[in-house]
Amino acid sequence: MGAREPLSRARVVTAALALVERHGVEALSMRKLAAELGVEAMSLYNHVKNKDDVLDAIAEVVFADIALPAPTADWRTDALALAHAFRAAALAHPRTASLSLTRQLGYPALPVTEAALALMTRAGHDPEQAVHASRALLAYVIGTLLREINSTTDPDALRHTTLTTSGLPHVTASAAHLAVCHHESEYRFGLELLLDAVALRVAG
Amino acid sequence: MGAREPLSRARVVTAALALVERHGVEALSMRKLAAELGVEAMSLYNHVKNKDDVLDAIAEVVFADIALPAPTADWRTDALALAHAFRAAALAHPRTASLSLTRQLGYPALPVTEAALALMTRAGHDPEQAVHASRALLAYVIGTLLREINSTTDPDALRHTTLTTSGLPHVTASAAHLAVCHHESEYRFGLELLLDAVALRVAG
DNA sequence: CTTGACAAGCTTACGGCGTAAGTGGGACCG
DNA sequence: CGGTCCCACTTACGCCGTAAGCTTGTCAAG
Repeated sequence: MGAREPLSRARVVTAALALVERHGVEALSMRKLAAELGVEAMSLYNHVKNKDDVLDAIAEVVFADIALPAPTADWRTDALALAHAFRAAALAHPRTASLSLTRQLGYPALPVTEAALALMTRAGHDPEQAVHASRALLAYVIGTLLREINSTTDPDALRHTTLTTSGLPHVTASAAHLAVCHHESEYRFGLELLLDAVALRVAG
Repeated sequence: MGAREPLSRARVVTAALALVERHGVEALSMRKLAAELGVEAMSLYNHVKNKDDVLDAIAEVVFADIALPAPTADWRTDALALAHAFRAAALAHPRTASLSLTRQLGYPALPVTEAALALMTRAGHDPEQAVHASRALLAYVIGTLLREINSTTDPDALRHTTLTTSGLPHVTASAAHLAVCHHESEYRFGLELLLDAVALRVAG
C-alpha cells in the first residue's frame, strides 16, 4: 500500500477531461471525479475553487491544444491553417469542445482571437474592418464546429424527430441536409467562400 | 378563494421561459418553476415529461418566434431578412436563445433551415452547394449570435479576465475587440461579406 | 342518486448533488 | 522534540430530479 501520487490541479483537470470525454458533461460531478482519483469529493477543493473552475479548466484545454500555425507569406493559407487547427483541436475532444465553444472564455481564447485579427490585418483590412472580418471568420468556425460536434455526438437527432412527427411537412430540407454530410469538405467550402469575400472586399 | 386557472403545458412552458429570462437557465428547477405557478413540483409532471422536456420546449419558442420573411424577387434581400428575423427572435429572449443555439433541435429548427436552403437554391446554387452555402450562412448567424448574446449577458467578461492577468501579453487584440462593439452593424458586415461570396461563386 | 373511472393535484421518499465547516495525521522545519 | 502547515477525510446542510402512491374534484353511465 505505497503512498499514492499526490493530488494536484493538473491531475484533477486531466481526470475531469477524461471523464467528460467518456460520459459527457452531465456525468461530471465532484463526487465521481473524486472517485476516479481514488479520493473523497472534498479533497478536490484543495486544488480547485469549485465545479465551475473545473469546467473552465477543461474548456481551456481545447484552446490550449490549438496549434497556432506560423504565419507564411500568404494570409489566406494562414487562415485555412488556423481554421484547420481549431477544428482539429475541437474534434480531438468533442464533448469538451461543446463546452469550450459555448462558455465565455476571455484570456484562454485570446491567442486565437489575436491570430485571426493579425491575419485579417495582413490581408489588407483597416483596423476596424479587420476586427469585423476576424469575428466573422471565428463565428463561422464556431457555428460550424458546434453543428458538426453535435451531429457527431448524436448522429440521428434530426432524422428521429422528423420521422416521429406525423404529417412530415418538410421532409425535403432535412433529407437534403442528411444526404450531404462530408463535414471536412463542407468546412472548407464555407471557409473558401468567406475568404473569397474577404479578398474581394480588400481588392475592391 | 376561487378555483385558479388549471395548469397546462403551455402555462408551464411560459412560466419556465419567464423564469429563465429573469434569472438564467441555471436558476430553473422544477421546484422553483412549480412555486412560480403556485403548485407543487410533482404536479408539473402531469403536463411535461421531465426537465429536459421543459428545456426543449422553451428552446423551441425562439425558433417559433422567428418570423420567416415572405420571399421577394431578390434572394439577397431575403437572406438579409431571414438573418435579421433570426437575430430579432434571439435577442428577444437572450438567455433562452443560448439554449436554442446550443441544443440539438431537429424539427423545430426545420422551417429556418429550409428557408435558408430555398434561398440558396434560388440564388443559383446546385443542390449540394446550396446545402453547403445555407449551412455556412446559418453557422455564421449562430456563431455571431452566441457571441453577441454572451457579451450582452456578461458584458465585461473579457475585460475582467484580461485585466486581472498580470503580464498582459495580448492587450492589443482584446482592446481592439472591445473598442468595436456595434453588434448590429457588425452582423451586417459579415452577412454582406458572405452573401457577396455566394453571389460571386454563382456568377463565376 | 349512486357508482366508478379518470384527470390532475399533493405528499412522501430516495439517492445524488455542490460545498461550508471542522477533524486528524503526517511531513517538514525550528 | 514541539510547532506549523498541508492536504486528505468526515460530517452535515440544503437543494435537486423524480419514482410511487394518495387524494380530491368532475362527470358519464347505470
